[in-house]
Amino acid sequence: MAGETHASPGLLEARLGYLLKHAHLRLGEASAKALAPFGIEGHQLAVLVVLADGHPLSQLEAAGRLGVDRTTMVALVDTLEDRGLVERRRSATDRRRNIVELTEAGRDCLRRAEDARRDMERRFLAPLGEHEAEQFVRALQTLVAAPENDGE
Amino acid sequence: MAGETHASPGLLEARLGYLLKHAHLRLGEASAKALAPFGIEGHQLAVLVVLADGHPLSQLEAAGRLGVDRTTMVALVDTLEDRGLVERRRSATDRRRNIVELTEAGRDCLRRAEDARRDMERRFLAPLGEHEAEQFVRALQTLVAAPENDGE
DNA sequence: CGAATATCGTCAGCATAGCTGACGATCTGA
DNA sequence: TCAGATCGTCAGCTATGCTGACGATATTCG
Repeated sequence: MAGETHASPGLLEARLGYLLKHAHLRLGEASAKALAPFGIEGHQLAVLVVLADGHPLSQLEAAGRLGVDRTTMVALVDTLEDRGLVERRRSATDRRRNIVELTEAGRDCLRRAEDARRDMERRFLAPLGEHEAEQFVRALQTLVAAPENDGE
Repeated sequence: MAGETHASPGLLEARLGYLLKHAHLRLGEASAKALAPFGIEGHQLAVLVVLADGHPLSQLEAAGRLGVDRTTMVALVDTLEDRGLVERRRSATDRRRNIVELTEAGRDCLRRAEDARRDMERRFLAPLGEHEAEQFVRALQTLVAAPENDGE
C-alpha cells in the first residue's frame, strides 16, 4: 500500500465500508505471509478445503461451493495441479466433467496449511480477547447469512 | 455475481477471509443501491466527507486521509468535478497544489448521501440487534487499529 | 436411431481497479 | 541561481474476474 499516512481523524473509521475493506486487506496480508511457506494462496487453500470434504467434486461443483466462476476455477486448479496437490480425472459416468481429487501431497499440504491459517486467524483476532473474538465471528456469520443483505 | 449456488455446507463460513470478503461484497451492493439516486459511489462519498471536514485540502492530503494513491485521486476528483460537486483551485501559497473544495451542490449532496448511507448501514447491521451491532463495529475498529495487524 | 438442445471445461478477449514511472510546473534551500 | 524535492497528470502495466465462443459430451424426444 502506498500513501498510507493515516492522518485520519476518525472520520473514516466510523464507516463500515472502510472498516470491512481494511480488515479484509490486513487479513489478506497476514494470510499471504502465513501461507507463503506452502507455496499457495488463501484462495487455493479454500479449494483444497472443499475438495477434501466428502466425495470427489467436479470443477463446477467446487466452483459453486466457493462462489467463484467456473472460468476462474480453471486457473485455480491449474496452479494446484502444477504444484502436484490435486489431479484432474475425467468422470467415468459423465465424461464432460473433470473430477478433481487431492493427491497425497495435497492432503498433507492441506493439513499443515490449515494449521497455519488457524494460527494466523487466532493472532489476527487476538486484540479482541477470546470472548469478543467469538462474538465477532458469529456476528459476521449472521450478517453474511442474513437474507436482508442478500443483494435482492 | 455468477455461479452463486451457495450449496456450501458451512465449511467456508468458518473462514475469516471468506466472511470478511462476502460481508464487504454485500455491503458494497447495498451501498451502491443506496447511493445510486445521488449519482455517486461510496468511494466518492468518502472523498466528500474528508473534504467537508475542517479546512480545505489538497488532492494529496485528501488522498492520504483516504489511504489511496494520489494517481487514483485524480480520477475521483475528475468525476466529482464533472458532477459539479467539487471545484479545483490552484493554491495561492503553493501553486503546485490543487485545493479541492466542495461546492454548494456538493455540500447538499454530501448531507443527503450521508443520511442515505447511515440508513443503509443501520439496515445492514439490523440482523445483529442494536447492542451486538455496536460491539461489532467496535471490534472492527480495534482490529483495523491494532498494530499487530499492521502489515509489518 | 437421430437431431435438437443443454452442460462442462477451456480459452481468448474485455472490463475494472489500482499501481508504477515519467513528465512539466513549481517550490525550497544552499 | 541552481540542484533537488513535491504535486498533479497521464500513459501504460498488472491483477482479477467476467463474457462469449468453442469442442466434446449428455440428454431429451420424436
